Amino acid sequence: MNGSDIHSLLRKLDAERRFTRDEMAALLELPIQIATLQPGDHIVREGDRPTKSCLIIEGLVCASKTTARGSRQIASLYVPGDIPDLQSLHLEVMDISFEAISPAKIGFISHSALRRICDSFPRLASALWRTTLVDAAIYRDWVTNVGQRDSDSRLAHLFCELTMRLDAVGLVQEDGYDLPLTQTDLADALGISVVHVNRTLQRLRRLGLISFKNKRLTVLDWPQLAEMGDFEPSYLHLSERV
Amino acid sequence: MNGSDIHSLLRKLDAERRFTRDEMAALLELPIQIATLQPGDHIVREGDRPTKSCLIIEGLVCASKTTARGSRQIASLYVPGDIPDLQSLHLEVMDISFEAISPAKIGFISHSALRRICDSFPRLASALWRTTLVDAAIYRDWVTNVGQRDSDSRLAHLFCELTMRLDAVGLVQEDGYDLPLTQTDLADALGISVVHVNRTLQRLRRLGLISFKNKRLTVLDWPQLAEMGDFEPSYLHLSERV
DNA sequence: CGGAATTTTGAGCGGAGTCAAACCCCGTGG
DNA sequence: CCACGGGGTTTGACTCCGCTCAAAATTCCG
Repeated sequence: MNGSDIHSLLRKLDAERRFTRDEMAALLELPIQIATLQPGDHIVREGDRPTKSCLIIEGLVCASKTTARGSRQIASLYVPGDIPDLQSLHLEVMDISFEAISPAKIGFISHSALRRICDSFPRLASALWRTTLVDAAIYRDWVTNVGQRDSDSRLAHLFCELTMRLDAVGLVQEDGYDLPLTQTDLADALGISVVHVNRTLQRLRRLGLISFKNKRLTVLDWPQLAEMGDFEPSYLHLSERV
Repeated sequence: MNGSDIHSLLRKLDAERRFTRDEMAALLELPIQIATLQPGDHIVREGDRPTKSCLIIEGLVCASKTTARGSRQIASLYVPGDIPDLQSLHLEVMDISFEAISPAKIGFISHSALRRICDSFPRLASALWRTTLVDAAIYRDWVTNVGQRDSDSRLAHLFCELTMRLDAVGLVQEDGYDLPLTQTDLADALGISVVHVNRTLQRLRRLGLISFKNKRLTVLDWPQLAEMGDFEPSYLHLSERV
């Protein structure tokens, strides 16, 4: 694994604790197998028994479930630096699918290699465990978002979350950032219909909170957007070190 | 920690891997501090920085979040044998509250003791990590439940989940089981109003799928209930050993 | 027995869904 | 270079699930 691919992962894992030289070396020596994906390509599907996990290097990935009626719910989105399916390290069969939302570049790391560094370096194991706990905190937050808020608030909340997470890995510029989500994707993430996503977007635009055009989002009024989305970012556990 | 308190925890952790004598001993020697709770009592609140986690010995506990508008979303329910707030072992500040739904008996275990056994026994660490991943799978499932299903299906799904989880720890009898949830609790778990929970319950009763009276639930027609709830239990990761 | 919590019922409203069509953008190929 | 096609976005009209606001009925419990 080369330094640039792993850069955002390191940033994330290392945020809390400072790793030793050996720990760093072990991470950098992880064998990693790069793949590129197109939108809709699956990384793993419900029912699979994967033998590797993947690190997102570029692009957006989602965790999705399909109901009997055929509708899709996106349970979470993953950004570069995330390891979305680390759970498969300890849970044999997948209960959810992971698929690329945008063109993506990912790196597969075998479970055996991950187990090896977890056994040798308990602090790395803890750091990886921690990332899965942050993922869980995000799922919980999504339950609240989908369960309690009206559509305006829901969409605002999601935009706030993505802005903070992408900002944390340096992917937000002054004038906005690329957010390669279709309105259908948003609908599946928010549990509302596409038609309603469209109308909700128009409302947020009319209020001057955001602009969202050509898959590029600009937050025009962060305080208002956070207010509307009832956004309280502690669940992202981004900088507990202070 | 005595054998009976820890019984259901052991069952859960040990389901996958068979522990060694030393590992067992380490678990049984964990210092544990018993507490009893009344409905509504908080174990920890959003913003807290706990120094211990808790094992549920008896009763029901929920993870809940309160929105700015004051509404409460329950993100998950926990049954005896669960360690709901194990996340605090690695995430310093709580992003969610845990509170007793029914009278409950819980056992606190200090983080330092947990860290000690995780460092000494990597397989115990993995087993604990695994339980947090199952919790995460349940959160994800709840996102889907709240996001995609209508109220009948949602309630049916929740009843199916609770039936399986309680059955897994031996708390389901032939003629039903105690499920100490008020309709308000159900409303907060499902993201629908109390009034609507009431009407939904009546519909499920009228269809002969369940009876629910005096906080006791009987599943009268499991196949139909599972069908209506679009229930596919793999996400509970209950018996992967087979 | 009395008060509080919980469950149930009724009436009316509105947010969000569905269905359908139009529009737009963009890449492809004739 | 333009016609074609397909995915994505937008609009309109109508419907309905689930919400709110009350109030009544019932159960729980000290």
